Amino acid sequence: MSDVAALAGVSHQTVSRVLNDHPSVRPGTRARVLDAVEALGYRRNSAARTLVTRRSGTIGVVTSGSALFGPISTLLAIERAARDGGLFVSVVTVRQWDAAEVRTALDHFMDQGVDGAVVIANQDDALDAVRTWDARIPVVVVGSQDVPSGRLRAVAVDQYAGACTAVWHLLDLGHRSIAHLTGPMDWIDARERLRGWRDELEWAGRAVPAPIDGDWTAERGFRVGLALADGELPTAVFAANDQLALGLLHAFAQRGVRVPQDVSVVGFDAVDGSDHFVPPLTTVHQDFEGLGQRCLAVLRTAIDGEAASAETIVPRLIVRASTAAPRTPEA
Amino acid sequence: MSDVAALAGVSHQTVSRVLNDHPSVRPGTRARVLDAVEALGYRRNSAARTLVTRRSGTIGVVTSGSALFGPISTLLAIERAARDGGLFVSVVTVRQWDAAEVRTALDHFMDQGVDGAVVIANQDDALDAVRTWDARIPVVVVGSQDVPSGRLRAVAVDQYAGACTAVWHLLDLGHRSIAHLTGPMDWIDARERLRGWRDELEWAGRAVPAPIDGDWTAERGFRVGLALADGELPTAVFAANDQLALGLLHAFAQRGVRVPQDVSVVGFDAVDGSDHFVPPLTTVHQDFEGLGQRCLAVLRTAIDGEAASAETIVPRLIVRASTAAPRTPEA
DNA sequence: AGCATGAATGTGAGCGCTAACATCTAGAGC
DNA sequence: GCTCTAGATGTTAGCGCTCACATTCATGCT
Repeated sequence: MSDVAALAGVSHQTVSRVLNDHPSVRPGTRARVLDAVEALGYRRNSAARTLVTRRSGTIGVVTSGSALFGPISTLLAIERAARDGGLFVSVVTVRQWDAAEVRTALDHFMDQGVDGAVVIANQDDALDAVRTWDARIPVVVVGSQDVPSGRLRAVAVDQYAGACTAVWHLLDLGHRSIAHLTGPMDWIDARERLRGWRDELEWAGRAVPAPIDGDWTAERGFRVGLALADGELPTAVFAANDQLALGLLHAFAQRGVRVPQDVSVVGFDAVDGSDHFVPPLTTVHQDFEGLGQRCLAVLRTAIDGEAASAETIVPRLIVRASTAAPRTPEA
Repeated sequence: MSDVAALAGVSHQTVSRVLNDHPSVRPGTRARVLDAVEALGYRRNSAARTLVTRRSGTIGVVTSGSALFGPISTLLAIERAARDGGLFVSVVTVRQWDAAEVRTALDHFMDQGVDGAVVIANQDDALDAVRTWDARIPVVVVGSQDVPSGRLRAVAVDQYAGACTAVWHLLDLGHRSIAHLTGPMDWIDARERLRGWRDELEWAGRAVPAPIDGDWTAERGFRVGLALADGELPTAVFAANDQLALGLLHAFAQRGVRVPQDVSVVGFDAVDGSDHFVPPLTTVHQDFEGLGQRCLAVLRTAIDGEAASAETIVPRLIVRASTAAPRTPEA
């Protein structure tokens, strides 16, 4: 930096001012400094900046190490939103959401001087871990609908609304017996989707069957599909994600159960390729791009100490060939 | 740090030594310092460390912003490998692989003082962009099989070998007319898979039909599948990835073409759920975990100035129900 | 002319840490 | 008892930057 200052014939402080867009620098001086920067190929050392400003222009993101659709899409969207806002992203993945691992990750981010952190925490354990960390930097939790407290903020897609839309679609087609294949119950998303399914059925005055426990895997969907086909088949199944739905479709195909003629299937996520499942899957699309942007907006306001808006993102139903009216509409 | 030193009754330098595992510190002193650290909840400021050591314990990863299976899996694997090795990861995604964007990303990493960088560059543009950046830090390119040059290293999965295995499997079953639905030709992976298919057919003394241009999408696979079903159907199709294969399966199902009885289909990637496509897809599995580890090992040796081993990872064929011997084995 | 005013620039200190060197201490060897 | 040595510790400087303050300079006012 002093080299630049010398070449431009100014003090190091003026160079600093130019680089930080300080107002009171004469245009001529600014130009001279910029030329010197260019000529010398000078690049500011961000470690030194961070040391003195206590700001790194970086945010930390903690997410699960699994390649699940939701977390991954969220991560990518956050990175994009951050970069659009001139921030950079550090990532730590955790194997399990135990408090120690999360705390280690967040502590690391603090050491690094990140301006804020995001935790993509769709699971209870993750949330607990974050809550028990006494946050000295702003932290946004993606996936929960908590109210802001301390330095914690929450941003989420409204899974409940998504599930309601999906179930309503089936009710609207005339279905009455709508089964639900859930995600793992320690996932908030899974519970919200379950709740949406249940409430929607209750509002419609329908009996609510016992939900079928699932994880997020196609394998589980397949097993359940076989069992359903061999036993009492509902007229529609709402699966908690597309993988489960894919497994159902496979099982039904194998047993000669036709979709949607014999049974309708709805998924959740609108993963790539779900439009070419056999048959193309009716599913619920979440706007991850919007989620990422919202996330960053909230983080920004938290960093600047302002109040945060706790808006949620509402997902959208995509109707495709896997759903239709039941063949013999029940009275 | 001076607080810790005061509490432990030593100098700040001794504290530094303890924290850096310097050998010549008496066990008693070390314990006292550690206690003080614990009592005060002291955490070392990494910006200050980076400033003086010129090492941040961080690596940068540049990847595409798309949620494609390969790049994502690679990213996650690298993060895991890095963390296991005590390194942290900064991520920048690029929208397009233009030289300017890549250079910006790498420059940023340099400013940040990363110890090295990884570019997940399966596309020509990406490679060009990296090559034209005069690397002053070690950079590992994932996806190319370049020889090391300067500070550049390369690590890759052997796409060619994977394709050969897949095609060999079909030849072995008795197939003769094996079509290939390619990926985008500006992807190295796509070209390598194409090359493997072609060479394998040639070695077997079979005629090599014109490859069918594709991208990575199920939609494209679907279109091609319809065209094939309506025209001249080969006895087997090798699709450059699972999404394309999924589209093919959909098209064939729609046209009443049975898989594998009428046509065999092979994919590439072994994405989650490919075991529950209808029918379950024969595909090629890449060991991303291993790729990530190799990647970090190479980066490490590059950082320490040692020579790098340019080993590649060999993918593995997974045979499932989508392939079988052709019904009327051609002479 | 003389002085307040504010914009443009320079000066010094210090962020928290580590590297290099200086110093001290205890035991070995004669 | 004395030096020698090596291990354990302390001292000083400086990484590259920004902040707070000091200084300079042109401008407009009485």
